[in-house]
Amino acid sequence: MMDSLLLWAKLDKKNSEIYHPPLFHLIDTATVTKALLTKGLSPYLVSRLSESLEINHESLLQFAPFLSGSHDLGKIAPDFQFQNDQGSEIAKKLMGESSYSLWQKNRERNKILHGTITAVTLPEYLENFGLDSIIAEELAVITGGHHGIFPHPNDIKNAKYSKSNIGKKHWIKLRKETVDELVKYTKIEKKDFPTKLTPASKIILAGLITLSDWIASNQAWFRPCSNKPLEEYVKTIDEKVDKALRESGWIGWESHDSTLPSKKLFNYIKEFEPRHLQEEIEKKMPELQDKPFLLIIEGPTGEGKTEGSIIVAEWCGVSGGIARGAYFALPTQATSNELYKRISQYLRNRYPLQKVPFHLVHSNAQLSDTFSETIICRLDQVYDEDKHPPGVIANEWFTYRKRPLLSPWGTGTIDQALMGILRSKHNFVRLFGLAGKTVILDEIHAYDAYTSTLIEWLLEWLAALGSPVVAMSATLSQKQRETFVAAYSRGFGESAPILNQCPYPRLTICSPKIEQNKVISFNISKLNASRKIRFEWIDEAQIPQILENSLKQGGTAAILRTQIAWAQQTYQDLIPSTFSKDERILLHSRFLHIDRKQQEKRCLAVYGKEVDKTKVRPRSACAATQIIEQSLDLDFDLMISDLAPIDLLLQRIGRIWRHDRVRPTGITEPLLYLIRPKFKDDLPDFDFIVEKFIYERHLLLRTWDVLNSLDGYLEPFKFIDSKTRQIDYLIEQVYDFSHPPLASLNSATQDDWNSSQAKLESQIISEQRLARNRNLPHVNQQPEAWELTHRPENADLVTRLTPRTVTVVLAQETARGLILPRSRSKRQIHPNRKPTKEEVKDILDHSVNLTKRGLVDQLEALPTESGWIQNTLLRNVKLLRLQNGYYSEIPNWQISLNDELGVITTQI
DNA sequence: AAGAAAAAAAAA
Ligand SMILES: [Fe+3]
Ligand SMILES: [Fe+3]
Repeated sequence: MMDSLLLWAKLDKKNSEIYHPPLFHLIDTATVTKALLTKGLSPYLVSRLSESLEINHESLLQFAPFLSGSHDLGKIAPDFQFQNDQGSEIAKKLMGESSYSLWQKNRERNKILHGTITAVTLPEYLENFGLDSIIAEELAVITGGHHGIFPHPNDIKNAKYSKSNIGKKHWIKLRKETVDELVKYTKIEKKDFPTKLTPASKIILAGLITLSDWIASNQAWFRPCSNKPLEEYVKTIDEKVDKALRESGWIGWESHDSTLPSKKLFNYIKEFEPRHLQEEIEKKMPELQDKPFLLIIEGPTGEGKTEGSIIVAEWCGVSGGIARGAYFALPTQATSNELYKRISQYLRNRYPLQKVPFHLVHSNAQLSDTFSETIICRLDQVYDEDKHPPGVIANEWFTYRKRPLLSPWGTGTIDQALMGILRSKHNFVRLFGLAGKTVILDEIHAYDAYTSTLIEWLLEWLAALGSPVVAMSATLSQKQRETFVAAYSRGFGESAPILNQCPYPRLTICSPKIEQNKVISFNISKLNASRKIRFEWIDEAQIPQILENSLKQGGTAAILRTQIAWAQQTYQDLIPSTFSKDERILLHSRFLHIDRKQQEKRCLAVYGKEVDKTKVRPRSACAATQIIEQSLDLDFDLMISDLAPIDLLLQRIGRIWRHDRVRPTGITEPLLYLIRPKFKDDLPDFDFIVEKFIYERHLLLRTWDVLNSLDGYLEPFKFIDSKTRQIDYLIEQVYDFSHPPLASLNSATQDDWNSSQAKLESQIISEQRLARNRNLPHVNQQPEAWELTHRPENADLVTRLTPRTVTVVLAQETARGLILPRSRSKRQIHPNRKPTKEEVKDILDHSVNLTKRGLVDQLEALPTESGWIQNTLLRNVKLLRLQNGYYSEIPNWQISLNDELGVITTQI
């Protein structure tokens, strides 16, 4: 038997005598890679990979498994073999006690990671095949990075000097023996190696290698196997690999050969009629479907954008097409959960006889009931797999943190994708997961400069990786549109196309097929197109009176306030004789999670589209923060709002007279009362807090300016000249800073305008710079692998810039113990015990995010409950024990729970 | 001194 089989790569968890030799693990991994290439991954992705490596398909089937197999070559080194007692005992039997003590004596104290040792030792063998040393070293770094971070040139240089850590003579012989066997097993030859590497191919190779390693490291599929000759071991390897890929969900689901007309595709939707948008997409797809492209859809809600994006995924995703599956990336967890249900419905209907791997991808996915029900194929009950009926499934294998993006179908937060563009650990696995998949990004207008920069880079890399992208938005400024198109073009190596002017709502197409690049308009529903809202400026003090007068005969109103405290005040100011408790609702984010869900439910019951449309609704007023302009489909007869940047106002007015229904007689047209800003001297004073923490002064000034130029009506879809709708005019006037103010300014107001603009511009630049320090380089900079994960020591790899917040759970101390106040079971909680999943849900239902700076600092310093430390969902949550409804453990602060107003934090 | 909404954080 070969000597190297007496070393270990994996130890058995139960039996210290049994271990898995390095060569076997390398062969497992190589075989998994080969199976993924032939059966698991999309053929288009595989063919793009061989094209970009400039080798043919057969060569790729030798080369990739070989490179993948060699990933743990660095385990054949004293630093790895002697790292713990159990391992040392095994290795000493072969290497001898003296080898161990020599290592102890001479080694550098800093342990060299085995991935780095791979990067140091592999190139020599690659060069023996005649490879250029630069390529050989880069390939070794790619495979040596399988633990998430590519070895840095400095690490490699240092490691080369630490000969005792890496091992000399005998160790070198063992490594050579192992590589030789791997060469024999994979049958690789000189001609199979690539002579060039593109940036995208580095990511795909690295992702593929790590994925193969993860699968091959699972001891349920690859039992540690010592004392077996190689010939014996490889006999059953193909079977094992096949079982692993089947049970992990990598093989099994097959896409259709062709797509269907949308009427058939969506026949599960009652009375589905294709919208014009969808027809336009269907018309375009035959010409677009064979090359990755970017499609930007700008249009109001309710025009079928989601189904439109499914049509794109369908066309790109037919078997043999450019994509396999799709990822729907949304701004929030709540919208992801909602969409998960909708896409499930589509997939079930489309693949009634198959199990379709489909995952919900965000940090709290496990808490969603709809999702949990679909999780099957737990590794401990694998034999039940065949009994599971067809439908949408989520294999447990995919549920671990970095894996779900690999699943063919997924919905989740955009952040999950953005972590791939940050130089974070295993970012290449995330990008590999998105490669060759249709990626749908929703509400791309809704992010600040920092996150938008990350999105821009994501588009660039998705183009390089060959993923078609649908980007959806209510409104984009011309500049944003051009930025995104330019980014995607860069990714496939072209300069940005010049886009024709075209009025909203529109489709923008960006494809390497130049003749396809254009912007086209589409038609929208009458209800949307004829939207005409009168607006009037009022003072804050008029609110109660206006509501009193307008809702005499019933009807509904929303009052949107910028701050929570203002919303609470407005709510309390509602005249009790007019608005009984049932007739007023308060909604903001500082409620316990469960209470907020309850409030949202109430809103849907009172203002939702299921409410009888033939009658005037009973009187009801809803005081809310901007939370309400998000996903809830609500309709109000009347709206009052604080001033907010124009895009948010446009979003809000979408909630006025949204549905087709009977209106109160006193309200004859859709109406928006805007609360006039206060003035100090000649200058608007939008409030200190608002300007410091919430909205940019310059955007408010521009919004105020442009609204004053209107004749009292917001008509987003009205043409103000032959090519421009009002909505484009409004957005450009506010977001294109080259437009001068419309009103004539005096020197004070002009100064204010200029200085607020300068401040905003410099903030945008600094956010962009921050993002650039943390994300991948440009594709055309041809980064080396280490540059993809190397970042400044203290770089905070976040997907959104946001002030720190802390999540707290409020529980009540009672004679019967600690009780969660809203829990139906009213059972005691024991924070020193590990909670069950149901308990975790119950606990998080009682959580709320607090933001006040002084409070956050002190709450964060509180210890975590002992039973929660190991729970990823509760680890960062603080438990506050209320005494008689109050928590006053933090000096000068009091936290309490008010049934009507929410969680109250007061500084004493 | 003042605070909207939104996300995330475990693999071999
Ligand atoms: Fe490893
Ligand atoms: Fe490994």
